[in-house]
Amino acid sequence: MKSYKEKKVISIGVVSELTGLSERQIRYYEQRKLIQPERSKGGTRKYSFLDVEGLVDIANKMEDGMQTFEIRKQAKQRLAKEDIKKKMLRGQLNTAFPNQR
Amino acid sequence: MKSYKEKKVISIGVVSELTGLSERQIRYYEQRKLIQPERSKGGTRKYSFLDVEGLVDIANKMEDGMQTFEIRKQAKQRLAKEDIKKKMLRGQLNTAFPNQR
DNA sequence: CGTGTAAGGAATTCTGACACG
DNA sequence: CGTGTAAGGAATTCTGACACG
Repeated sequence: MKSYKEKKVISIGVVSELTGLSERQIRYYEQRKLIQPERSKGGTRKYSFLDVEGLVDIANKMEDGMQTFEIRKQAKQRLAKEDIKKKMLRGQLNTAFPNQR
Repeated sequence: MKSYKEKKVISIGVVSELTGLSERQIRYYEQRKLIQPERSKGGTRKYSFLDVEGLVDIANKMEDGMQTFEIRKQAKQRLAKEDIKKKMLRGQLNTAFPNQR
């Protein structure tokens, strides 16, 4: 049921204040697939606190001279690894407790 | 350092969606001192998730036929009691562990 | 590549008031 | 008392583009 941290309720102006990034930068990072806010009926972007945290991370990496495509690649790898871990864990559980479910 | 739950970052339109209340109602409850959002430089209201929860509570009480001034009174009493509890606890601690600090 | 900016328009919010009850 | 609504204006956000580098 999605905690508050993941609820997309913050408008770009507030996100800009919270992160210190310009709205231009925030929209650009979205275009580069680094974040994906939701949209209101009218089309205004809505972010979560998790998105805000992600943007701060992104900002730090950009400062370190990393490019957007590298940041995106890194994020994907991280997700892939987590996915593998979950699957391995599931496999081990199935081996230890077969016939479950 | 204020958790996300207490950060005032949500605009009234989103609060309206989250609570099911009309913007009119939300502004009215503010006028009656039941909630106190912050304001952006431009003057737009900003609410926290805690405010949203409070509004849901208020909505329930209104449904039960309670009036705004009663809800406000009730809220004040609750705060006063909590304050007393804290002070009593502090007093007991000071008695048990004098000369501390 | 990443970001600033001016441009025009659309969505969002604000206040004070009238209405009903 | 609590809430809906139309009114006019201001703040906020959106997109596509030009600029620089």
